[in-house]
Amino acid sequence: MTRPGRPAGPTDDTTTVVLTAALELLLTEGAVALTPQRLHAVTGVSRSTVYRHWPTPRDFLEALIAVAPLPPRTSSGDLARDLHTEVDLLCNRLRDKPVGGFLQALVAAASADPSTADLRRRYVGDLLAPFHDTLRTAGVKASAREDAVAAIVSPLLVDALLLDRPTARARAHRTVDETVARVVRA
Amino acid sequence: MTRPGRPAGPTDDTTTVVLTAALELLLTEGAVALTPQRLHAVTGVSRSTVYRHWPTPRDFLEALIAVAPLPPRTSSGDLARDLHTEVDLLCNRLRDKPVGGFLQALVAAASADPSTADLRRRYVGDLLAPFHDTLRTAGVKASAREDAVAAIVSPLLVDALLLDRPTARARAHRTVDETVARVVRA
Amino acid sequence: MTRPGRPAGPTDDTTTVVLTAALELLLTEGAVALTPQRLHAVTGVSRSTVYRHWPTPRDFLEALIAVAPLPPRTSSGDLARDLHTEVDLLCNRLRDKPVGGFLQALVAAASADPSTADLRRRYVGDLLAPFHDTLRTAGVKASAREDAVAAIVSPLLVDALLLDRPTARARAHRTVDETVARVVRA
Amino acid sequence: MTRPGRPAGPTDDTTTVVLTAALELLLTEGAVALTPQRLHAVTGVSRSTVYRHWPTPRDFLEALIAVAPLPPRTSSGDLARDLHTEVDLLCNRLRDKPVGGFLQALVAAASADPSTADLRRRYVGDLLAPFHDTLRTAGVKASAREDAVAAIVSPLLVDALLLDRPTARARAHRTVDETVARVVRA
DNA sequence: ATTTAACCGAGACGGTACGTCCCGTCTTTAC
DNA sequence: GTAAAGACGGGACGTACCGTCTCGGTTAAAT
Repeated sequence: MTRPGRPAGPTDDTTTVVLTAALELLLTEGAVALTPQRLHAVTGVSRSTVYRHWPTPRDFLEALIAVAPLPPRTSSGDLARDLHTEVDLLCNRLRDKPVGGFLQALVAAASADPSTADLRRRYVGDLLAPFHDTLRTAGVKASAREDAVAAIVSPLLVDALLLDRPTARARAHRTVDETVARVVRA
Repeated sequence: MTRPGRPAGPTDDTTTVVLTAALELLLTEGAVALTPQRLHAVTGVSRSTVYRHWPTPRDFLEALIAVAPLPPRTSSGDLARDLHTEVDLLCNRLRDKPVGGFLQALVAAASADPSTADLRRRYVGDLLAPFHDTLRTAGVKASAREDAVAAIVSPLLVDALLLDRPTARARAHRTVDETVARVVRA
Repeated sequence: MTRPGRPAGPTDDTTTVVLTAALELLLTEGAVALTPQRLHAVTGVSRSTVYRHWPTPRDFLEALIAVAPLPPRTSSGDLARDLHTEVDLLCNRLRDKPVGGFLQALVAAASADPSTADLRRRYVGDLLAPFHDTLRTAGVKASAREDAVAAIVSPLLVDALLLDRPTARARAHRTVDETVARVVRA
Repeated sequence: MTRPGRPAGPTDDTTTVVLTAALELLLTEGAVALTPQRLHAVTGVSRSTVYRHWPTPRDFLEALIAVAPLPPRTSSGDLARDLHTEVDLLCNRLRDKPVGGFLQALVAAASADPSTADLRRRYVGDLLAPFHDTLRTAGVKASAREDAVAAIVSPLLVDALLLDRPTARARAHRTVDETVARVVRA
């Protein structure tokens, strides 16, 4: 038996309109712009409503991370092939901004509010996960796996996040080859 | 013949007091705390004075970068030894916060004000420079150098900046060995 | 069908508290004290709120003029008697500060912001109006009326505004008598 | 025997330049604009220098009043004629701004800083003086004199100061005639 | 059809920080 | 000793958001 009255929670309209605009804002103007004020100005949804459903900045970041589409793992049997595929996937996502912008925003947000640092760590973890999975499936053991993932992915992240230059896709592929060779030797 | 009147620029007292506090603030509370208001509260130097000499946030970042002591290059003849030395140096600086905090702050600042992105790039460039120099001295050519530096340094930066974990010093040393081996083969 | 949302305009509380204090300030400390800052200090109403509802100094003067109670016209049939009554009324109001202080404040305000000069003129006009009315009712024609009003009232205003001395009530009554006599002769 | 060294006091240049600009400022922008800052901006004379010689706002008003040229008394023997002359003189000075603007400024200044009220009173007293003198010379006794001066001059001041309208010169002359007639009757 | 609980918009309100402007005092330098 | 240039502390200004709240009107389920 349920209580009478209107069910709780925001209207679907409101949710989509606001979160869409939020993502847009986050990527174009950075984490600082992600305020109820700005969202009201952009969407027309009233300030009160925004506060009602996403009381803290953290709530926005969580909602956005939840929304962000992580494409399903694609696994063939070949280690080298799978790693190359993952590299291309990551490079594309870094190039097309969503991921790069998100990272910048998360670093900035955590810098302003340390309590969101876990979101940043989790997000980065999710980016690394496919590589870890692939290597684990291939039977590479933990410590070597850590090294390999770091060697492949870190340069890409540094390029996108700190140096504002196109991700060095070719270099990453080379690193994959070296990694696979070393793993096979072992 | 010079103009009459008091020479321009802040008193030495003011400069040191403010910049010291600024660095302290930056490292303990992050980039957002680096405001005239906070500096006034912490140092007792009046808000007007702060605004007079460092009108924009960028002015602070520039002053701090200028102040930050970059240790002199130490070069023996041995490539492997030199690289290991540089790795230890960088790891120490990342562990002791100054560099890690600075990086976070610069990313956050650029997120709020894109015109400071060049400061960030320059700062990261300065971090990479010793490695580049060492490899160049050893006769490694440009493209291979880029790869090597990225492989060695990027994981360290990612650990410090994105994952909040102690820099993987051991792994970096391993990478150095592999790099040197590969370079020698070539 | 009305717009949704809370009705605009200050709460009744706010209005009365602020305007009361504003009048008090104006009369005790002069026009310069009539600032949002001071009103906040005196009333406890926050600075933001004051600025929200009375953004410019002019807004305060207007609100105060609107509030100021202009006593209802009292008209018997006798010209001399009515003029004497009006003189006493004006002298009382000048002596009890409200009007005198207001005049000083309006002159000072117009000196800082010429766009408030119309408020000053209107206010002075309102002070003269009862005399004009009385004389018009008695059938005195325009030009003579101007002269009479000026002769009776001006010295009172000058005493209050420029010479800081108690209004010369007796002299004003004498002037009324002379004026009436001259009018009757005509 | 004089002390060695440069004589004290401002250079003549400085004095004239600053005071000229001060009068200009006072009349065009009102008493509020009469600050060392503005004078520096307008004259090029340095802020320090201005503070040295006129430490308080009051010093400026005093210096300006001292400078203001009060034309010498012109006295024939005829009461009526002399009064008419004085009326014309005053009306001209009110019309040509210096006096009117000065009065406005003095009222505003006294409103901000009551300690300058005596300057205002003195200045107004100086305006009335010629009329008092003329009447005293003609043997009119004190109380009647007060009435007469008030009746003649007050309307002019009110027009200029409160109503921003051209001084009613004709009416003033009429008042002079009536006054003279009444005095003669007595 | 009525409840009834929730949504949503508009805005008041106290509060904090911002960046600017000016004040008055002072210190340093040149003449 | 005058003058210029400018540092410095201090205070008010007007603006912009923030987060909380209080009003009104609307909507959608459960009775």
